[in-house]
Amino acid sequence: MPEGPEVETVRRTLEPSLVGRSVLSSWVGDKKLRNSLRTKDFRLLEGNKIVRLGRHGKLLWLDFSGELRTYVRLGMTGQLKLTQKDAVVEKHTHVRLILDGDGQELRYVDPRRFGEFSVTIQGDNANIEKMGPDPTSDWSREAQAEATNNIRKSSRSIKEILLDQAVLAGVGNIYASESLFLARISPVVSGNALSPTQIVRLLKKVHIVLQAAIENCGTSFSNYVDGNGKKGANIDFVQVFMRHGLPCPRCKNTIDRLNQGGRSTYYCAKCQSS
DNA sequence: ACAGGATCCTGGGGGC
DNA sequence: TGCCCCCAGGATCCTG
Repeated sequence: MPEGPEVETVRRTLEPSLVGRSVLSSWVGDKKLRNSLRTKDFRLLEGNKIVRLGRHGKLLWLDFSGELRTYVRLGMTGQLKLTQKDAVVEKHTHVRLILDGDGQELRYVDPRRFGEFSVTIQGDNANIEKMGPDPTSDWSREAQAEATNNIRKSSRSIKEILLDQAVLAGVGNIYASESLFLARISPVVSGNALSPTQIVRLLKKVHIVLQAAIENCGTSFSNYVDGNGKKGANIDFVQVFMRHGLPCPRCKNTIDRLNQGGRSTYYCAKCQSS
């Protein structure tokens, strides 16, 4: 399940191979992702050169010459990868961008189809603007103050707030549980019940957890891989996620699992009691 | 205005 | 061992 650090790892692994390459031709499947894939939109990319790859939170984009941009959201099971043109096209491949140069192409593969791949122009950035700050790209004093205010005014549980991309961009289910564990804060406490000290501590941990995950090239659960098809190493550093029934690495109490807003939360009830 | 629930989808895991 | 059912999970839309 790709979160901000996984998407950043994909961006970093693809960027050196993609920048400067032109799209020779495109192919799209007939299945819908979150958005419809319209052949004529992808035709616009043909003849244009990739100039940079950007990211905010879990949203990735490729900028092309001609002021064009594609937005890519990996959803649950999306993979964006560079392959040889003649490599077997695996099941659930939805987009192929055939590139100039040495016979490679960029493919988007997504079994569950929760992802998105859309073609637009570079001025169309409303979906970036409606996201909150990303701790791994803009973590200025102002960005932290904005996140703090949004947490303090919410009556939702802090776990659900952390998953809200309008509050903090890039935090998903793994890193929300991990950050709360490190900050020793209960996942069920309301945002507006947290003390200023607790919020400062939590945001510090969110930042640390996301940065460390990027350095470890992401956490591979289920089918996440980077742009070269490699799994991330951060799984070895995860303390509570998916570890229910196992001893807490800090106090040896058993790690619990609970459901919040339809999603699993993993935590130590003893270490995270307030 | 905000919260909670339904929705999309398939592979994999649990249960019998 | 096999088969069927159920369910996870990000973002968005709908209802209360």
